[in-house]
Amino acid sequence: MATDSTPHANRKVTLADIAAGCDVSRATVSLVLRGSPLVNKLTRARVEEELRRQGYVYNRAAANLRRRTSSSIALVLNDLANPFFAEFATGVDEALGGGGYVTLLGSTGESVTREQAVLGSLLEHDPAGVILSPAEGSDAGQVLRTIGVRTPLLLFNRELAGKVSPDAPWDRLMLDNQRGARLATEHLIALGQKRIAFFGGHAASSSCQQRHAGYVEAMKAAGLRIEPHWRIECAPNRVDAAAQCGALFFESPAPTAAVCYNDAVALGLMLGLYQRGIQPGRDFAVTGFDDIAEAGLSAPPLTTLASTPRARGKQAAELLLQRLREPQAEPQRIVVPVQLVVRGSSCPPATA
Amino acid sequence: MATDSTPHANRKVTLADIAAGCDVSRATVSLVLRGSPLVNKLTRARVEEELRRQGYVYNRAAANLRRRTSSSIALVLNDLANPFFAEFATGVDEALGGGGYVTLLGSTGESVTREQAVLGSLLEHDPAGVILSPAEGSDAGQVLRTIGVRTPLLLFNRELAGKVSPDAPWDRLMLDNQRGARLATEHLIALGQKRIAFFGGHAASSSCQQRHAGYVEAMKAAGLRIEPHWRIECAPNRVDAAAQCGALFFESPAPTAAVCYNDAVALGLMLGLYQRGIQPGRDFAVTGFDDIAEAGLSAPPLTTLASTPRARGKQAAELLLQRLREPQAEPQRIVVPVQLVVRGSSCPPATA
DNA sequence: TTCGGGACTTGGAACGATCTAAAAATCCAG
DNA sequence: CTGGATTTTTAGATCGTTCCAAGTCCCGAA
Repeated sequence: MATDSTPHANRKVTLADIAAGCDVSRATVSLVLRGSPLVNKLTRARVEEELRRQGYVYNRAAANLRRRTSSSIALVLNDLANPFFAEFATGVDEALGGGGYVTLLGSTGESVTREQAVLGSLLEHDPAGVILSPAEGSDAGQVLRTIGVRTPLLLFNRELAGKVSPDAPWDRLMLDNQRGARLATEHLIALGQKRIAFFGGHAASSSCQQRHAGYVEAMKAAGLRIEPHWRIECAPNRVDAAAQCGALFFESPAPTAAVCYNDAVALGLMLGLYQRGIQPGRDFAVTGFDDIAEAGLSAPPLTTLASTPRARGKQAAELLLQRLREPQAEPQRIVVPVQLVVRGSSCPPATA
Repeated sequence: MATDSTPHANRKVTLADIAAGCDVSRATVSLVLRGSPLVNKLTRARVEEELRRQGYVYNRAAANLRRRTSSSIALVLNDLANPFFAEFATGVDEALGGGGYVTLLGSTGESVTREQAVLGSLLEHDPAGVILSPAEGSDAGQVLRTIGVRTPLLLFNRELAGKVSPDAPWDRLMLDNQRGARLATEHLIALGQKRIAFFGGHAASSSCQQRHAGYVEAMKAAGLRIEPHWRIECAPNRVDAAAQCGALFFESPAPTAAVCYNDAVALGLMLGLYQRGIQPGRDFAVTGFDDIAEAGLSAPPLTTLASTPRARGKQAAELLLQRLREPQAEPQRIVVPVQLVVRGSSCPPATA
């Protein structure tokens, strides 16, 4: 007893060790592990005791290999450091964990090259599916080629560039960007704003295009002019937004309000405005997009569009799990509505 | 040619398929894949062509099984939605990716129960190591029992509760909480503050204890009194902090400044102060801890302690990879200094 | 005493890679 | 040519699990 009760310190405990330890076959131990009703109560008890005694831990990789299954999902995000995506990831992980899956994380830092590398590396671990929020400029053909057709893909937040024939063979979960930006713009117009800029984001990104389209839609519907220099591009982060702030005022007529690409940009813009002695929420109206946690805590608090990223994460995970259950179902494209949250950063024009 | 150029649509391409496809053995294909110099140039070319043609993707799980290695690291965080940890995770993932590892993500939402479940589930995937920022109240014995002694553990940010004999057999990467809080307190004292509270966090958490100790240290060194009701506990998030704000003013003498457990708490407290008509940075001084991105953007911008979470993530990953290289080295305990960042939220007492 | 059949158990072949030791092919000097 | 050295390739076992088909045991019916 003393001999085998001290398993060799440098090897993991396996089924065979347990089997040897209580004198049954590996097959029986396997049945016990999986709670099969086939095995006798006494045997089960004996095996379970031995499992505990030796401190066995299941090797899911081996099981997955044999069963040709997978118990992981790859989650690839363009910017994990952005609180919006951090919340999203939390939601995904919670839901996946509930479904018995494990999250393989990859963040691409908005680089298409890294995205390819990360996808490639994660795919070698044979995930059951992929949730991807693509980097800006990420190409449909390329992504499809590295993911292959066998692994289901759920696209979040952005479309991929480039057409795929005949129809994108993946599911999509998108925010209603256009409607959201339209709501924000209409809200500013209702406050009496007339000279409204669209600030931030890159024109190449699909979500930016959609948000810009919503802005244009609202402006046109209200019969308002749009000056070309009211469209300022910048990277979707605070730093670049603050740096680009000045560009709004190079030419006249200068805008008195801005619909921003997202909250990060809006917060950066407000910072830039302060540095110019312009007080957002009084001298200049600003709206954001996403309603990240700090949106309610900035000064002034930010008027923005709420998209409840954690719930989106949960939803994304559930959509993918559903797809795994029914691989043959029609690809879905879900557009979730966003909600306007009015706070202090939107105001009537100062000179009105 | 036409027959085998269309691999069966429903099975993954394996080494054997490639071997069959170009009439060599599996062993040879394996050598090619791993860039062995043993294989003839022509054969290599032939195999590589076939790999491309069939769209082979490497199955790292199978390889890991055979080689008894692992190419993943588990990253378990108590609160991924907190931007501090999101940044940290980004740093970890970047560094791990560089080392050829993949990140298995798990977030515990500050629940010890979930932490156990998550750790258990991730360990079944046989990670080479674990990076853990434990949930509040997480117990050393329990964690050690589920992780086992074979898998190296790197502890970040918090110590585990309960003693382990003779010495904790894991590496630790900690912030210099005590010194940080002391610096913040000394800064307030230098501004002329005398009635300084310590606000937020749970007394059970090690980081909170350390920060509180730093505060006490500075107060004592300056010969200042500490009233018991100047120690307010709350959950380390904005919402609870805002709700607990009132507790500071139930008894006199009321404090005129507060050293907060972290930035989230400080931002919440500032929100609560506003709601009471008290303007932080003018009527009441506030400091935070972490220097999360929005600390510089709040109104007033937050005086806090910078810990550069992304760099910490990188460092954590590198420490763990180092440990994998030298499993027998002495356990390390690294305490990284934090830097005081003075911004607008700290001010002299209003009545001075 | 034999037989059918439930209730359990089990040996051995998978899964997709790697490793080892040895075979096969090639080369080259004598 | 031949024999040994060198280069290249390979069969088969192996990693830790699951699956399959077949085995054992025991009990009551024929």
